[in-house]
Amino acid sequence: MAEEVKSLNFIEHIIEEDLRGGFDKNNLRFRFPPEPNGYLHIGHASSICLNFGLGLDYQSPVNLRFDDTNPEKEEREFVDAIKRDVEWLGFEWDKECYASDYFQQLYDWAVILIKQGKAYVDSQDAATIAQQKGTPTTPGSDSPFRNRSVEENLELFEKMKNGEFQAGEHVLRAKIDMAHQNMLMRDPIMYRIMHKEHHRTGNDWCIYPMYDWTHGESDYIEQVSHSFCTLEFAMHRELYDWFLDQVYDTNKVRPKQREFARRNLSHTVVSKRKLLRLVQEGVVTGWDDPRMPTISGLRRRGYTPESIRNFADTIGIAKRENLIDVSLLEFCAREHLNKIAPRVMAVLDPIKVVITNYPEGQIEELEAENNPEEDPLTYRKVPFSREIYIEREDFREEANRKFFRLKLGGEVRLKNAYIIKAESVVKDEDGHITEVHCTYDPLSRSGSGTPESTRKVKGTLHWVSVAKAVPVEVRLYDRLFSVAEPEEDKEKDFMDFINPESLKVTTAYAEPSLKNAQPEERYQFQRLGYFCVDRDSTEEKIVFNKTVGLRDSWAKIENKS
RNA sequence: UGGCCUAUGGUGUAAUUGGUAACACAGCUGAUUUUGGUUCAGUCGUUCAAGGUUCGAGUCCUUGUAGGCCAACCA
Repeated sequence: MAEEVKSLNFIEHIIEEDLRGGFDKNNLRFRFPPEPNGYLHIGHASSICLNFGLGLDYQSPVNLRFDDTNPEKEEREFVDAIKRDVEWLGFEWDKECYASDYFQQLYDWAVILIKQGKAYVDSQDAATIAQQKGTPTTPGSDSPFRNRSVEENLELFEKMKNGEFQAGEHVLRAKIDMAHQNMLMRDPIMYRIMHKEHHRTGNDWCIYPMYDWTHGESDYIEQVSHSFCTLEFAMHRELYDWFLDQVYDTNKVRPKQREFARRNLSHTVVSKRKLLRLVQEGVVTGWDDPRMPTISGLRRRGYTPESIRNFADTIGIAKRENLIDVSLLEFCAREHLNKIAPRVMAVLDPIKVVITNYPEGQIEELEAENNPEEDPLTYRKVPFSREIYIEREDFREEANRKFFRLKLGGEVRLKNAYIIKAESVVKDEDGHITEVHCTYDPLSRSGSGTPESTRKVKGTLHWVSVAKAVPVEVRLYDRLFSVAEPEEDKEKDFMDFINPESLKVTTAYAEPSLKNAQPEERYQFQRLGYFCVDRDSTEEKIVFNKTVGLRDSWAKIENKS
């Protein structure tokens, strides 16, 4: 049988081409380079899966490198959260690296550049430097300090390092070309003075290197062969290569930067800055709020690492702009959860059913399948009694033929239990139904083997025993934004599109087997959806987060009419 | 009034590098089902435009068009 040709994305094509061109496979090395200034989100998951996936495919090491060159925004908390998230996704990094580990090497190289006349200290303020940059269509102009002597530059740069200046007094710039058509090449800043404590180097430094100067050199130091980043860095590639040229030793691996389009997800935002606003303005409870598209939020919501990795593989990687529908993410969640989540019964919006011909006070332990997808099936006991709760929307006094659920005079199967028939309703003075009175067929018990037990009735309902039910808190989540592209409208702020109903909290009644459910355990509430135990759960009260609903073809039928 | 990048079903991604445009999601129809779930079967619909090269173009060439990115002492 012919081997199936695996289709490759453009990144893999580049690597294959390099390999064909003679690049040694043993020299392949990748990296995932987050800045520790926020939590990882679903967009990063794509990058993580790309880089670590490449590592797995080519049996190559992948470094986790923190791009920590800006002590103003970066924090230890984020480093820990990022490591936790990458691990949770199931990836193993080769080395844990920090750009800050290279500060001394970077400094030494900068001194060499100064000596070669390729870098100089500029003593103008930020506004002036910005003005001299020119515009995309007009060239910039030289700084009056551009031609300082090597000696003066060396002396000033050392004083900058020694903390003899205030922030903003001087910067170190690469001397390239102020008329370059690529604005990034117009004497980019390499170092700025910042009297800020760094989460790793403390107060050792008061000059910090800029991204462009740091990133490529870090790749080079680590001997990363392929450095993948998002499209907005495409213009930076020229600078990346220029800086590399200054230090490159031809016996070593020369890192190659290539760019891919970041993934956008509908009905949310995927930008650390915007996610930070949601956190800071209290729209959500934190970076790991289950409505957040962060990895920790998705985790708390009940997503599995497998489903996220499968999602990343499914959407692939390319260079064009994109907007991926959340329904695909939800599909990936259901696909995996369907296989692994134990089925249980819980009623979210209860209405009481009294089975009038069932003995008062009697409790029967009925057998229930844990998961029909399991290979050797396993079972648990569920208590049945005269009074049960069913879902309010599962009963109607009258309904048409399409309504398979309980209606007056109609029959329905109680999952794992008996067939019941609705006989009458009890209403309060406002006309609201408070109880449904039914009769049951004692011979129809599920699994009892009687002809009645296998009788076909159109509808099957989930239920819980009133006496044995466990009240639990259920947090029902909906999309955080009510429009597909909250960032698209240029007139309005994305915050204007927040869905006010993204969270509804309710008390539900669950079968008693859930009494000892532990945080992060995932269940399928039958006929409702997938739910995950939240870490807010206590001894007295279990809290469930709704991960995602089941596919609901009944809702579609109803919406049509 | 510049440079760089990108255009393939509603969405996302492929196409053995010039040889039958495919896969997944979404939608729709039906079958099965003690979850209106799952599963299964079927169905809808696509190469930005116009030229050109070629026996043959999503792929190569030309000219357009549309969208994104680029002027932080952020990354």
